[in-house]
Amino acid sequence: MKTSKQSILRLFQYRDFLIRLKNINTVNVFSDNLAKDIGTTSIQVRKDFSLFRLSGNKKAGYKVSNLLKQLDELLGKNKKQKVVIVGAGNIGKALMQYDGFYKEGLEIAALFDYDRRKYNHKNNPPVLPIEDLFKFVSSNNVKIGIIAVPCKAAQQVLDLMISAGIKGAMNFAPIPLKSPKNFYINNINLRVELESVVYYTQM
Amino acid sequence: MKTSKQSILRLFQYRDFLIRLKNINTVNVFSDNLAKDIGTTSIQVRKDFSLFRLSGNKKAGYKVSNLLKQLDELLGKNKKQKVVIVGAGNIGKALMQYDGFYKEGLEIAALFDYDRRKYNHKNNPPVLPIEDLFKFVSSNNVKIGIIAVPCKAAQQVLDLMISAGIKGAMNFAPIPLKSPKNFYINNINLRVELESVVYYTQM
DNA sequence: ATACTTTTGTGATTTTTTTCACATAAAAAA
DNA sequence: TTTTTTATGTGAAAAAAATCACAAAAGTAT
Ligand SMILES: NC(=O)c1ccc[n+]([C@@H]2O[C@H](COP(=O)([O-])OP(=O)(O)OC[C@H]3O[C@@H](n4cnc5c(N)ncnc54)[C@H](O)[C@@H]3O)[C@@H](O)[C@H]2O)c1
Ligand SMILES: NC(=O)c1ccc[n+]([C@@H]2O[C@H](COP(=O)([O-])OP(=O)(O)OC[C@H]3O[C@@H](n4cnc5c(N)ncnc54)[C@H](O)[C@@H]3O)[C@@H](O)[C@H]2O)c1
Repeated sequence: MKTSKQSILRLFQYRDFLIRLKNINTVNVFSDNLAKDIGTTSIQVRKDFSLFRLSGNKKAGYKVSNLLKQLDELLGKNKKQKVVIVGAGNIGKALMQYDGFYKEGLEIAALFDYDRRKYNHKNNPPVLPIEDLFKFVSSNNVKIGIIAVPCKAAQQVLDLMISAGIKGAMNFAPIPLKSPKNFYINNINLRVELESVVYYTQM
Repeated sequence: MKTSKQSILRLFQYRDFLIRLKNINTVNVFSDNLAKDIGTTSIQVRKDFSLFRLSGNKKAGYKVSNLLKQLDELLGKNKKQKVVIVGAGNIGKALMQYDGFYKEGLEIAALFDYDRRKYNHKNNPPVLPIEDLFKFVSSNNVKIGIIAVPCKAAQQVLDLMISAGIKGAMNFAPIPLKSPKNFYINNINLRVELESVVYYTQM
């Protein structure tokens, strides 16, 4: 494929590093620096760039700000994105309080829960009743959702998101969810990630 | 490769489904059921099993309890694992309160922080001073760690873990960490995961 | 008992991803 | 200026992963 899934993930990582470089006023960077940072090879870096027609200068590497601009364009980082979280529990609240999203144009617009004890209309972002999700999502044109509810509620929450017009979701519930083909879902299974650490540690 | 990385991750997912099946007293399962559940094909399932010499019965599929037993063995799920978390902040506390780990033999033995306001010796698991990590890890024979501290502290925390005898870690800090080759590190970058949802949603 | 159907198991094939090999350009040195 | 050194860029090759194609077994129907 021209645009491989793996490459895209790496492009986001290169971008991260470039932002750090920019913050310390670094002007130039080599494929080798990028490779070291994300833990791959310079060949892989250049191949990724080649795939997306990102080019630098022979012998002189890449201009940080220029490359960053091109990556922003490519990865759609020029427009801000509103995100809603359903489930104001442990994970939902942790994500809500994380400032790293906002910095990257990801605005947690609101959380939703069905437990009235979690409601907090004055908080920023507010924690609202799940009944308000449909209206909120459609009137605020939200396209991205995060599912942070227990397994048994996950499918119904996803269905609600889809009906409200959300187009993609990150799901923390460790259960497979059904969604239409034009909906993108990214399942995060932290337990399996930890279990795999145990596995590879024992090898 | 005989034991592919992708296959291993899927084996953990198959195992999850099998546990759910066992809980509802299902005796038999077909490769197709397993495939549907984790979102792959039956061919992939059988190929994964073939790779690890897991076999079933023609026409009759697999015995849930038998397959589960073999997977437990293969994935090293027969012995419990102690895990320590460094950083008792948003992520650290969310993981601490998650009961899904303990159920799968992953015991959060303790959390560590450098902020004395976080300490809680009486909690289960306790939140202890970072200075106690070395002793705790070596005397409790802990092999797995979770890094849930800010970026700027992540490398020093990892170094401390390694010196204390930890062999593998799950890292939430979105920064590359240096570790020896015999140390396994699984980097979880939730922002990139969310950004990729945005990317694919816009395609 | 025989034919039919369904499902596993795996070698062969295809696709995807990574790595190699080297041409090419530009800066630095001679 | 000419040579040398050091990067990039990309087709070709290799490796890894997924899919195909079909044989073989075992259950069900006739
Ligand atoms: N906490 C962790 O570290 C962790 C780790 C791995 C996976 N997960 C998964 O992430 C998900 C959330 O975990 P958590 O620890 O935050 O759970 P939690 O119990 O702390 O929070 C869940 C929240 O969802 C709300 N909720 C339940 N049903 C709802 C519904 N139908 N509509 C709206 N809100 C509803 C609850 O009121 C609660 O506030 C779970 O599926 C869990 O398996 C969590
Ligand atoms: N919260 C999220 O949703 C989220 C999302 C993506 C990534 N992350 C990453 O996960 C990590 C933790 O995030 P968080 O939101 O839990 O942060 P946090 O600030 O809530 O918690 C960090 C904790 O680490 C402790 N700490 C700091 N330096 C330490 C040190 N040297 N030794 C021991 N303890 C130390 C602090 O006292 C604090 O309790 C960060 O690297 C963050 O970038 C978090």
